[in-house]
Amino acid sequence: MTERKKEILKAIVNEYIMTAEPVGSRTLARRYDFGVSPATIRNEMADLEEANYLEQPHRSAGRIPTDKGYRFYVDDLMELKKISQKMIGSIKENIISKQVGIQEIIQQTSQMLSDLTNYTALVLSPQLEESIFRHLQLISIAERKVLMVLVTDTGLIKNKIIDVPESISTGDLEMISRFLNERLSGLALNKIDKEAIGIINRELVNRISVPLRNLYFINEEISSYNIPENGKIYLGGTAHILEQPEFNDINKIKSVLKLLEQKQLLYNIMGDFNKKTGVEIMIGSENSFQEIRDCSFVVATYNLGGRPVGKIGVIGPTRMEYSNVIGTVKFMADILSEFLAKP
Amino acid sequence: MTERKKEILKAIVNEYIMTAEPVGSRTLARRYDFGVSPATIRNEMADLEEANYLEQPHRSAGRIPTDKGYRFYVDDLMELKKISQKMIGSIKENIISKQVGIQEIIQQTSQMLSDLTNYTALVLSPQLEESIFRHLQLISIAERKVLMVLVTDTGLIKNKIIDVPESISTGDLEMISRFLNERLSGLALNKIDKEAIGIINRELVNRISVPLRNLYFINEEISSYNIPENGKIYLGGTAHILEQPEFNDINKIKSVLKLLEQKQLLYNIMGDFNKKTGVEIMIGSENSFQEIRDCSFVVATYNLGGRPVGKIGVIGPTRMEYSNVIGTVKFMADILSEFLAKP
DNA sequence: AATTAGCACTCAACGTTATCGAGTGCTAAT
DNA sequence: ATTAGCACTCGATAACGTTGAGTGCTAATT
Repeated sequence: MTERKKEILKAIVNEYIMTAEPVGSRTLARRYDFGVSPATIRNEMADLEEANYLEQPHRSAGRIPTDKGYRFYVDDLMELKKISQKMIGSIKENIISKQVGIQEIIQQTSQMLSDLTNYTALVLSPQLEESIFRHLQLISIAERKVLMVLVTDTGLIKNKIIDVPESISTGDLEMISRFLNERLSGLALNKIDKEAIGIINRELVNRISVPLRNLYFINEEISSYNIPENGKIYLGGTAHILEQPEFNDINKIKSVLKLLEQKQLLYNIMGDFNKKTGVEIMIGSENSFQEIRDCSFVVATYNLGGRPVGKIGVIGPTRMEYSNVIGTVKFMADILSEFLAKP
Repeated sequence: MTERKKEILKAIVNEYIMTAEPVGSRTLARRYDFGVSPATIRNEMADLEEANYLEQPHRSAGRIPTDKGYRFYVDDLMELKKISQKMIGSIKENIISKQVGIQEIIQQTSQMLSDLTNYTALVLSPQLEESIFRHLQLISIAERKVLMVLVTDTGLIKNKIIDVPESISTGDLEMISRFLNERLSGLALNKIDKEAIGIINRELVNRISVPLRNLYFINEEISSYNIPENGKIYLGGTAHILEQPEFNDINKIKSVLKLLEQKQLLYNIMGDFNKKTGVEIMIGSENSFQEIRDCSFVVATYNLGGRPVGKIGVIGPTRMEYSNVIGTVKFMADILSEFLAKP
C-alpha cells in the first residue's frame, strides 16, 4: 500500500462521507490536488478495488468504500476532530452541576449526543446487579405494606412496595434495615444471593419479634436484584437517523425503526463491545446481526471508580462522520463518568 | 340525509378504512348490495360530496371521506366491535396481577395497546402534582446526604438525594418525617406550597435540634412537587404507524416521527381532551395543531377513586379502524384504573 | 516503468410520450 | 326516480430515447 494509495483512499472516504455519492476519478482530481491526472487515479482506484477497499455500485459509477475500506480509514487514515473548548465547558456545566437523578442525566445525555452528531444515540444505564449496595431502608407505609428503598453507588435507586404477610413494627423494620446495611453495604448486588440473606435473616430473628417465615420477602426482593435485568437502554434522536440520505428508501426506514424498537437486540449488540476503555467502532458487517449490516456503531464506556458501569454510543450509516463522532462519544462518556463520580 | 345516503356513506368509509383506496361507484355497487345501479350511487355520492362528507382526490378518482365524513361515521354510523372475552381475561391477568410499579405497567400497557390496534399508543402517566401525599421518609445515607422518598396515592414514588448543609441525626430525621406525614398525608401535592411547609418547619424546630435555616431543603424539595411537571408521556409501537399506507411517503414519515419525538407537543395535544369519562375522538383537522392534520386520536381517561389521573390513547391516520380502536382504548384505560385501585 | 491523453463503452437517472383503465358527469330513455 | 350509454378525465405504468458521469483499455509521452 503506497502512500499515494492511502491518500486517495482517504480522499474517497472523506468525499463519500460528505456527499453520499459514489466518487469518480475526475471529481477527485478536481477537488484534491494529487498532482496526477484522473487516469492515474483511475488506475490506483482499480488497485484499491482489487484489494477490496473499494467497490462500484455499478459498472459506470464512481467507487464507494467497502467495510474494509472504512476500517482502514478509521484505524490508519482519519484525522480526529476535536470538540471546541467552549462547547465542552457549556455542556459540562449544563449536565454535571444539575441536582437530578442518574436516569434524567442519561436521558439528557442521549438527546445531547444525538443532537451533536445528528445520528441516533444509545445509552446503556448502569446495571443494577453490577452496582454496589449502599443503603437500604424498609419503611412502613400502611398496615402490612412496606416500602423498600435501595440506594446503590451508581445512583440507581430502587423502590418497591411489598405486601407483607403480617404487620411488622416500625422498630423492627428499623432494626432489620440497620442490620442489612451493616452486612451488605459495599457488596456488589450480584454477590448477594438468597443463601446469604437467609443467613442474615436467621441471625435477625434473634433480635426482633418477627418470625422467620415473615422475613422471606427480604430474600425474595433483594435477591431479585441479583439477576441480570437488562439494564435499560435509552434512545435519543431516533428521527435524526432519517436525515441520512441512505434512508431515503421506505423499507430501509422501516427496518431501522423496527430495529430501534427491539431494545433487547440493541442491548445484545451493545453487549458485544468489551467494556474496554476508549472508543470502540463496529462497522457494518463486522457486526454479527445482519439487520444492521449497513449501520455502524461508535461506543464508549463510562466508569465509576475505575469500574466500567455503562455504555454510550451512536448508531448511524456506515458512511458516518467518524472523525467527529468518535470525539463526541468519548466526551459524553467522560461527562457521565464525571457525573457519577460526584461526591 | 336519507337512509340510503347514510348507508352509502357508511359503506364508503368502511371500504376506505379497509383498502386505503378511493372508493368508486362501481366497486361499491359490486361489493355491497344496495339494489341500485352504480349510476344512482354516483348521484348520491355527488350529493354527499356537495354536503362535504366526501371529497375527490382528483377528478377521475373515487371518493374518500372528509373529516366531517369521518365524524358523522364515528358519531352516527359506526358499529362498535367488542373485544373477545378471552383476550380480556388474559390481558387482565397479565397486567393486574403483577407486582411491579406503575411506570412498568404503563410502559407495558402502551406496548400492548399498540400491538392490539396496530397504531402508535400514547400514555400519559399520572401527574405528580395532582397526586395525593401518602407517605414521606427522610433517610440518612451518608454524612450530610439525605434521601427523601415520597409515596403518592397514584403509585408514583419520588426519590431524591439531597445534600444538606449540616449533618442531621437519624432521630431528628425520623421526627421530621413523622411530623410531615402527620401534617401532609392525604393532601394533594399541588395544595402544598412553600408557605405551608414554612409553617410546619417553624413548628418543627421546637421539637428537634436542627436550626430553621437547615430545614430549608424541605421547602425547596416538597414544593417543587407542586409545579406541573408535564407528567411523562410513554409511546408504544412507534414503528407500527409506518405500516399504514398513508405513510408511504418519506416526508410524511419524517414529519410524523419528528412529531412523536416532541413529547411536549404530544402532551399539549393530549391535554386538549377534557378528562371526561368515556372515549374521546379527535379527527384530523378538528385538532388545532396542523402538524397532525391527517392524524386522528382516540383517547380515554383512567381514574383513581373516581378522580381522573391520566390518559391513554392511540394516534393513527384519520383512516383509522375506529370501530376496533375505541373499544380497545377504553378497555386499556379500565385496566389501568383497575391496577391503580388495587388495595 | 510510470503517467497520461484519447476513445469507445456502460448504465443509472431523467424526461418524454403513449397507453390503459377506473372513475366521473351528463343526457336521454325507462 | 332510476338507469343505460357515452364522452371525457387523469393518475399510473410502461416503453423509449437522451444525457452525462464514469470506466477500462490502448497507445503515446515522459
